[in-house]
Amino acid sequence: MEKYEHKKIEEKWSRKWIDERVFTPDLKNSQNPYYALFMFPYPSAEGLHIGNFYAFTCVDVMAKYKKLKGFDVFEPIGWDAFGIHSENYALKIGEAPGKMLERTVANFTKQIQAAGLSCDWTREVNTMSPEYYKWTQWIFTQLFEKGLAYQKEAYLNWCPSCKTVLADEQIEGGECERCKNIPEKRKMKQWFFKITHYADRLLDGLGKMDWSEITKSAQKNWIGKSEGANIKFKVANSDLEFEIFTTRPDTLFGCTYCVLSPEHELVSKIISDKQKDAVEKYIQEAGIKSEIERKENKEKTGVFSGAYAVNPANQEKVPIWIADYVLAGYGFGSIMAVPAHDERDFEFAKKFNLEIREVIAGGDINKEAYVEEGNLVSSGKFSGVQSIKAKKVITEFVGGKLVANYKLRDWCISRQRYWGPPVPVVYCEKCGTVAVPEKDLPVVLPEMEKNWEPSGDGKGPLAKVESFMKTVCPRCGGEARREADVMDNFLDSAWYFFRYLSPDNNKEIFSKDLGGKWLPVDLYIGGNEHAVLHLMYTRFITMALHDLGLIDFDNPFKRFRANGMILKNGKKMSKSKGNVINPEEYGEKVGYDALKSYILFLGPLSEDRSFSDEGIMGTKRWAERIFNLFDRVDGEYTDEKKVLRKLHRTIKNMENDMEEQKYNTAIAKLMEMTNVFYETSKISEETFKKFLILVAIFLPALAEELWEKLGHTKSIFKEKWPEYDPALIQDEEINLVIQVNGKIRDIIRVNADISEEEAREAAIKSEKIKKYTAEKEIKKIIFVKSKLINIVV
RNA sequence: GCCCGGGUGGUGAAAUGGUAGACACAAGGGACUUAAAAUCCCUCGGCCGCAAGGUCAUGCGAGUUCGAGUCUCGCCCCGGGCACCA
Repeated sequence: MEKYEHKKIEEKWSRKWIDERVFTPDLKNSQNPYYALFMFPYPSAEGLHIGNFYAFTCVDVMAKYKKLKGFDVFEPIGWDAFGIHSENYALKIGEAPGKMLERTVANFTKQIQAAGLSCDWTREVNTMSPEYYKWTQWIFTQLFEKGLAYQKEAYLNWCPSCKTVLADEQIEGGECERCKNIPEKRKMKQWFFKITHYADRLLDGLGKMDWSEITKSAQKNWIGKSEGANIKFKVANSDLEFEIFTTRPDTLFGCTYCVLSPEHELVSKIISDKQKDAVEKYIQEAGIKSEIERKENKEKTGVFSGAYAVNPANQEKVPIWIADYVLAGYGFGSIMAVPAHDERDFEFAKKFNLEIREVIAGGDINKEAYVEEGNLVSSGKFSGVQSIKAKKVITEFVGGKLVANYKLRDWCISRQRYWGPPVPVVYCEKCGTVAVPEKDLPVVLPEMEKNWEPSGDGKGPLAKVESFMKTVCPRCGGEARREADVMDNFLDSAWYFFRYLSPDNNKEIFSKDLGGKWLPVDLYIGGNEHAVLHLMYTRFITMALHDLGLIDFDNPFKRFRANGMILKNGKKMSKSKGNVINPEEYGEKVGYDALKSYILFLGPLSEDRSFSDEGIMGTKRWAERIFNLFDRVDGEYTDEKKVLRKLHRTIKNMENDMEEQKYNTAIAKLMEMTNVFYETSKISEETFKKFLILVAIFLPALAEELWEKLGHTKSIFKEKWPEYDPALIQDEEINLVIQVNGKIRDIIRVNADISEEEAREAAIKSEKIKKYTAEKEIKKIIFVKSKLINIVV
């Protein structure tokens, strides 16, 4: 008997598939396109991570299944090579990022090619190549022309370690997403993308999307829509006014004070001379407090401004306070405070001894705020009205406006770093800020051997390259300066799947005819840590491209699934614990076929899974068992009926499981089939061939090898998925469950097509059943065809 | 606090409202072997029982149903998202 040499087999076939372009579709002439996409990796120096490897595999098995099912499958590969992650590592090892990435991309290529995925290696993209980032910059210029890219001054997250501003989405749990340091708030003028313009579409779209619930829920929470009203308050004894947002306009009569955030522009204009010192001191202290301090110490602080506002509902004068529990960035940075019906206002009012006035009946407002809705009291002519109705009529009464507010902020895209696409604008004294026209793109990132590290002075390293900075205005031809910042790495990755279709097209961002055929992407799988980063940015960019008239859809991925995490023996992997799973190591030890099958077999796609070195031997043994079956294959043999039945059932069940991406049970069914083969001494060649096609999804190299040993010269992936014969699936005899009052009392073998009459007769005849029915009245009999019969007594 | 997931043997897990625990790991036993590894075969939720069988069992408590892991309601616990967001 020949030995199963996984390494030899896998090396042979992974090479052959690439060389013979088995998985390179003809994009133009495809009849039946299926676009299978995994999140392209950032080629880290550490090499391929098992988490990436797992997500790739989840996409890859579907790609292989669809290919066998007759689809033209496109499973592209590329490199997310620009960005802080690569740059930080280059800094650490003191090497220029471009040089370093040449090496790491080569290493990733080697690793992924060894894994036997069905990638098309002829259409690689790399975000750091000028041919690619020309179009990243082009997107910027298009958004700029549409008013969706703009500059503004704002308080931003400044990472003191990465020495750049970051988007809100890149702050995770108060830490920099990359380096885990705590960012500071800095007031800076930066470039933004107006993602808030799409807030409603991003939210409403979720309802129709076939994406993992967990991802949709994260996006929904992040967008954070709340419905309420904008209401204007006048400042007493002046012609100043300010606007507030509230979700509870029905409680307007209970407003006993107002609060402005320390950053509010009105603060300096309204403070009284008497309060001036106190207010200025407070603002200074609030400014020093870090985000973390604010979070940890939620004790309310504030100071009276000395000014009063006029409640537009009853014309009462209420004091205006300055307090940092009101955030500058949400709504107008100013609120009406209703301590009787808001927990935060209640706490503040208690501390500073402000009036608490009940305007919704219910609860004991001496103890705590009553935040439910209800019937209005002490609200003038609106007393007695229900909250829900009062919201509308009170808003109208004071000339306010019913509106929705969002937590989502605009996406800050400039980075004071080196390793990214330069923001393609020039500043001209005469013409102002001008986007670089398409014919002048890309704005090439100059090679910097030295001084490319971030300086921390708020300007990108490119500011030091005079030959880059000095340019001419594309509009008037006069002297002009370039922008020194580069763009966020998440912009590079927000559109890469468009580029895969035509990576060499230098006339268009992507070839429209191919886009019409292949987009949107059919299946996308990746980690949910990107729910409000990559995945939301991508939706936004897709919507923007839609509005530019480039595409006719605005959801980039028809189906998205968030894959679970891989744990080692139930624990999170980390380098410090030394329990990192290296795919290459297991490829060597048990083979990639066994490794891939194992991580899929561990459980449902979306759930976390615990990897163990003992467990993986299960799929290794399975592969070996299949390999060893080869000696039982006989061209002359006719299979037993039970083997044929199992085969056809397996085909059918596999189809169901694969469509629903239940990879774990699909593999289990192939294992069952394997076990049935071991109950027979011979297998017909016909049956074994069909079996190999099923197996090829999960154990591709093994299947190819045995396919070749059967005498085939073409790849098994050129074959068609076998069809099952419904007639062969039917059992002749079945187990009929007999219940009495819903409890199983007997199981008998009967003809599969037994009628209700016959079943009833057989059930009553059963000795075991007689025990339970004797001397009892049969009230009812329930019969479920070819399953059970239940006697109710 | 609000919004998503989830809770089933020693372990990872299966189960269109119809035989709970498929498949696999671990464990135990057997065959082969001088021996071991590998391989092949068998057993494997708890309790009572020699067995046949009985009985309990899918986080807890109710309910709907002839029948509930699955549906409904209320609670508990775990994971994730948001959170001084007005």
